[in-house]
Amino acid sequence: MLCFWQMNKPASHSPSPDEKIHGHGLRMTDQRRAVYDVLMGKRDHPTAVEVFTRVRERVSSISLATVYNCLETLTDCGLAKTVADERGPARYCPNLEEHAHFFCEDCGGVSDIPLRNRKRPEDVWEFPQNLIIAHHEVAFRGKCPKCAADASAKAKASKRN
Amino acid sequence: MLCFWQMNKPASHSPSPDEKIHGHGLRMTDQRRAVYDVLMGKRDHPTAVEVFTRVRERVSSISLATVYNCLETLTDCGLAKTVADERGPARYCPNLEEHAHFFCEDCGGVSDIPLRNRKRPEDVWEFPQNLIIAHHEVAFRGKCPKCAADASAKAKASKRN
DNA sequence: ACCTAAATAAGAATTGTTCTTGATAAGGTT
DNA sequence: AACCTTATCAAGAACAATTCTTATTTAGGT
Repeated sequence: MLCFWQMNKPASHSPSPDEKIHGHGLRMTDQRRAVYDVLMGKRDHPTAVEVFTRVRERVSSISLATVYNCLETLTDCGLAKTVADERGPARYCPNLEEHAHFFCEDCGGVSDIPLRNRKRPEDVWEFPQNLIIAHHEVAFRGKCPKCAADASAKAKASKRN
Repeated sequence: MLCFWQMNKPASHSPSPDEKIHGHGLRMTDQRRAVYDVLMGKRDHPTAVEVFTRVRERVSSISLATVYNCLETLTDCGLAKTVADERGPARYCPNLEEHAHFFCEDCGGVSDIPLRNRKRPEDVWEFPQNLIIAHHEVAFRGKCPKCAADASAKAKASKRN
């Protein structure tokens, strides 16, 4: 049952995590909230195991399987995205804006790459007729600025010898 | 040692599979050739296990581990690409042109999506300075034309009842 | 034909993730 | 507040894809 103040809320209000989860007929639990807070707190791209070790500091009894379940629930409810890093462990990301990911092949770091002024896939790729596109993922690999600098410094140093 | 006719080949000639493999200091073996032929023969996007079953018809003694090794060698030598399908088994693709992949969520089919008139990532994505991009991968998910048609036919049928 | 290094087959081991089971907790109903 | 129903959880087993290990085979150069 909805309270009066909830029923009268404007439709435009952006739903809270609790509301998004309730909207899928699920409950917001301590574990789910802790996993969500961990994702939002340090916006790197942690693996399930990394989330597990961070969450355990708050909810010490949580199990890894529950972390996997919570992460799945959060992504199903549109509160996080999964980031596939080739065959390595999946990573999780609370950035809901459209963006690509950059994977540094040297340090393993992952960063978000924003989309340039609203380009659409159709502008770039040649699709056959009648294809229905539900999602898309873009991944770049190479050296992050720091590792690129390290590598070129190293190259110079070895040239001097 | 190179024969006379090989030494005199023009530098512009596009290297054969054998040459590409030799260029990496490796040997072309029966197994590697069979794996390569299987990839070229039916240009879908087979998993390692699918390649294995197809190759066994020619080289019946080959092992799955060898198929994995051959596929790795071929991709290292630029004769094939690996196609990551989320957390499912990796797939392999002999199309060396720049292209994206479309994964049908209904039938599991994979198809190549060609690039529209030479767009570059920088035109679409906003990169930080000094990033070195070595590769990139683009994946789309949704319904392929056939599954989209099936789904809409089904929807109409259920409406009639 | 021989020597050396590369490549292979077979299966064990590893990694990341999912499944199973019984216990626990949350929300709604009386 | 006690109860009931269902969702959620913890723990560890199971699983799937891939990689590693070891001994054997093979290829190419001398």
